[in-house]
Amino acid sequence: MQLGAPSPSPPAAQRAPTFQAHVSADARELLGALLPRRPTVRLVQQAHARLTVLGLAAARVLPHLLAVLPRIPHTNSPHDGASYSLALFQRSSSTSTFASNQLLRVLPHPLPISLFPRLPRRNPHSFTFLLCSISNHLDATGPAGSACSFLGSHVHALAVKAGAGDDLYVRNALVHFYAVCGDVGAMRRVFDEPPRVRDVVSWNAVLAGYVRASMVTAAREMFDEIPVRDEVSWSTLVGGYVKEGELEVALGVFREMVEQGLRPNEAAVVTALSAAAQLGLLDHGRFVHGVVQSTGLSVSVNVGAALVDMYAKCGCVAFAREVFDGMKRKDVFAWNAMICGLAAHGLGMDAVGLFQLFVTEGLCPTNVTFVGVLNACSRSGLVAEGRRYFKLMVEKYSIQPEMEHYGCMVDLLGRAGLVHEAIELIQGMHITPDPVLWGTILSSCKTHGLLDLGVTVGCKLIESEPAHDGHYVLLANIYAKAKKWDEVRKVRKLMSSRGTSKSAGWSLMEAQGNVHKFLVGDTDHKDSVQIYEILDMINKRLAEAGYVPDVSSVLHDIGDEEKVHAIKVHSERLAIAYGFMVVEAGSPIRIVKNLRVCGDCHEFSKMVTVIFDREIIVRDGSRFHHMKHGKCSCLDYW
DNA sequence: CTAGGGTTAG
Repeated sequence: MQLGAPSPSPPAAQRAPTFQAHVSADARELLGALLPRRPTVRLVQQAHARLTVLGLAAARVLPHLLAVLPRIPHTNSPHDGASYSLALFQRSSSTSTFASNQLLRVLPHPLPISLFPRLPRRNPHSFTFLLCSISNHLDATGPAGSACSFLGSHVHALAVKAGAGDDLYVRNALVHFYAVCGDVGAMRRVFDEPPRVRDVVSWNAVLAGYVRASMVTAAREMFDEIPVRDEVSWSTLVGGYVKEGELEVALGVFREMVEQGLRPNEAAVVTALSAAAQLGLLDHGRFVHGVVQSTGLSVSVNVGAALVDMYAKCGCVAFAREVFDGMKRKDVFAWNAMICGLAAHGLGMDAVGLFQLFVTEGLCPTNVTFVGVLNACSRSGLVAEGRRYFKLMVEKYSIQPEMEHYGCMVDLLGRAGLVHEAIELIQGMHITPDPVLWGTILSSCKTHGLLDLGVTVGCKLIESEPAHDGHYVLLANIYAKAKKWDEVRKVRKLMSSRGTSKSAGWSLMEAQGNVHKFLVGDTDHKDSVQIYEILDMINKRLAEAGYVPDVSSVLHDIGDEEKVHAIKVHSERLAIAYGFMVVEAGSPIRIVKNLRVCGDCHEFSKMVTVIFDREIIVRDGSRFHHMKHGKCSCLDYW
């Protein structure tokens, strides 16, 4: 279509409905050609003026103008799409159902609700848009928008009264609405009510409702009943399993989807990548990446960010960087994933540098960005920078610090020996401090040998969380550092008398397409005998090189000999021994742990990297340890 | 001429 040249007017005799449809189509096409994908109000105004010059009737142009407006970024200013469309609508005094429906679609909550009663004409579309507006708001505000759930059921009643209750789209919007409310009963009633007007969207909406309600088993049952499933059905199920932490199952469903010849959509890929990232299993992540490449799915912003996150969390920070640098467009998710990834790998300077680049690109950081930056500072001992960024976050970006931000700062200050400043920070918090923060203080008391303070904090912590074994261990270590052996014994006794719970530690390894899980002293593995033989061999070689086990982190009331034994079969060492069996020399042994590395295992692993010239990469509960030539990327800070 | 379901970071 050539712009600027009005289409020739047909003779008057032909001005039947066909002509009106023709003009209408022209208005839409012209607008499409005149406007970019993300127009501004100003551009829409200019386009409007041109259409008027071309002689198109306002009543014909208006609906299409309104339809364009959702694409304008929402800014809350009087120049954003919603305000402009309302002004347009009021000025035109239009009564067309189409135009007012577009308005219901465009306007932000709660304007559609207040507009609705004044609409002279409604059709099923009107109810659909209104319900959609309510659901969106409810979804965005959570339980705080509970007034909306009342409104929604009111709209439900109105729709039924208006005879729109059997309309497929209205039904689906209602199913979605009740799903967002968390009212699975009402959701099912709408879904099951005769006449059963259903399509795959209805099924998917119910599926998503069960997922929201954390009823993934019910979701699975529904999934199995769907007559014809589409990509959304699959991706919703994958997402459901990820949400419930059933990550292996989620990846299994994704795999099944691919095996059935379906082309996974973006949502399926992103959630599957998230599952692989959370598991930390590189082979699984690579599989999903491979599916992206082989199906020709474009690496969009979302997929790119998810890939960056996956590679970083699976220990391949260099790959993550490669994907990141190759992304044409990067959103804040991508930047956050990269900054946090660098921080987790102990590359604090790179993370801070990347943050600076992020700011110079004119992007706005989020609370998560600052978690990454502060973490980076704390891991690299950048005290002045950490303080500066904490201040910047509050003062320039008006982001209220959350527990994680305080956690980073307390860690940063405590590690630098500024324990009293860290305590002042905790005492000045506007939210109730998590005991973890005091645990961090306790840990820095140990590092800096602060006996009195350590005892005060340690006793309080033990009092408030008597079942937490870490507190006893730290307190006993603090006494031990001051050579107060009587007190050490008392703490040990207290601990064993209470039988404190300790979550079982495990270590994972990927090999030949399988995942191998080890527990402490585990003999369940099919190659168990060989694993222990190798471990013996490793221990012998380490002992020859002068390695002496440090049992100070084992605090059970048992003899030293037993302690050495307990340490020798920590899950991590079993995994390393197995790594000797299955990982070819020259490739790193990759291990994923649920807990943090114990001090002695850390030393042990580092020595292994020297004596056997192997690389070991451990992802523990909070960071990565890249060990090579006897050095660790964590700089022994952990 | 309009509409409904799924999506990622600490």
